[in-house]
Amino acid sequence: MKKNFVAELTWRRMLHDMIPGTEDLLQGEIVRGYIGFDPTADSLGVGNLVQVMTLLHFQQCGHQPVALVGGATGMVGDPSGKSQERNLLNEDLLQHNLACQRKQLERFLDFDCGANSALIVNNYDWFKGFTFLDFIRDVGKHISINYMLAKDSVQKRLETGMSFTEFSYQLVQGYDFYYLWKHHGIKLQMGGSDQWGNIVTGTELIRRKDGGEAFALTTPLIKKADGTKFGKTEGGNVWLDPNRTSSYKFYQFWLNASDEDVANYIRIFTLRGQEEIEALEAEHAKAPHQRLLQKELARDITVRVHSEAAYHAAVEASDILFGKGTAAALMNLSEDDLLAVFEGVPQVDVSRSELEGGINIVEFLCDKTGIFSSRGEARKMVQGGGVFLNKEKVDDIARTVSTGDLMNNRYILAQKGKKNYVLIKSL
RNA sequence: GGGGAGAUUCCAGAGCGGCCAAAUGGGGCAGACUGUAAAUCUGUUGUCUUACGACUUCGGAGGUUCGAAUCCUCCUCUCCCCA
Repeated sequence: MKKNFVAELTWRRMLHDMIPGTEDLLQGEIVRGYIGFDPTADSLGVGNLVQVMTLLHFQQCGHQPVALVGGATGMVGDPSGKSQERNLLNEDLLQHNLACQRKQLERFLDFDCGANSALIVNNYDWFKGFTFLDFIRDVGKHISINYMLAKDSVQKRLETGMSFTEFSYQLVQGYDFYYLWKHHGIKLQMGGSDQWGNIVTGTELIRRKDGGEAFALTTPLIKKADGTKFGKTEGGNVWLDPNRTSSYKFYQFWLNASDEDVANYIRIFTLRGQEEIEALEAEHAKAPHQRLLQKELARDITVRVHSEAAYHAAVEASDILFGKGTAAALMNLSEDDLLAVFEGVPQVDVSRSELEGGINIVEFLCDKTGIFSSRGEARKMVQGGGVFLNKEKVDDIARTVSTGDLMNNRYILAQKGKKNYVLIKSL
């Protein structure tokens, strides 16, 4: 046996709870363990990354990770942590999402390393032929309503209401565990702490139905120090897919982690060792404004999830956008560099002829480029000093934008606040 | 099937005939301060207008009224309790 998985998770602050005996099991043999992924989107988000990392550590500790993609459970909808009934996905979309997620998982886990090669399973495979009647006879019979009702995920929804479909979810997921235990020798299910209830329904089913024993281990839900949800930005979810979240934004997401959060993140999302991380923290503490931890974290993850090249491009763009380099530095960029730097920045086209005539700044920001959704908002923002053009503050709402503002005779960099950029291209 | 409560601007939640584009809190956005952090403070948060102001909003459709988010009728939806 290589590293002690439980110990590894513990120092990484990734262990929330586990069924007694889990550690002994893991120390005694190569264990097959699984984590389920919900196919609600065609890409995993950074929130899912915690579970991906858990599987990765699991594998590195010599165990065999299994990723379950929820083709069946995705059709039902997990009520855990949700205050409202979920929308059902149609089947085509589900299939598409599953295929995309599978591809992403393949990037992280090793599917060809002998005894503990990773596996991917889809619960639709064993649910598609399972009739409702068989299900309630073979599965429902073993779990009491009282037991199901006691779950937090159900309790929280009793006031606002939930459908029978969602209520059944825990049984469906519980059966997954049973099936995998029975047919694939899987003894452990892992997941976020919000999954605890669903997971133990599984171990319970295994016990009651076959008198078997299975184990569970959960990771804490990541919360930011300010209490807000992890993995979201103003623009919505942060995805792993570069087409959904550009490398620049992805890099920025991690770079912007607060001091309080970054210590957790670097433990959870990188593979670096304990000593190395502690050394980095000591460095960071000496000069917090250098944000060494954030930079290391952002680099590590961006390189792993995207690529080395994407990382360099993101850093370069960040330096230009946030560095001391002002208007002058921007003007000196060649067209190629400019485009490379702004690859991850939203771009908008504006016709050259309109620029030649000169456009009022408010009209430009709102009607022409859509940076603001209303003129009033654009006007207020300009008056409030929150708008920059080519890194120079604009505070006159009577200002006109014209070809004279173009860099390289083609581009204008508009900026709303400190962090929101839009590159405008004249055509 | 019976009884009750309710649907308000991004959310929560006031308002119960004119003073309501609608209190308050949260969230969002921006400014100051900073380290592209946190905390704090300030501004802003329906649309159009430089502004005065105008216009469209309070589940939906009608109606009463000089005037309705507020009153009446019908409808839709949600929750709770009983069978």
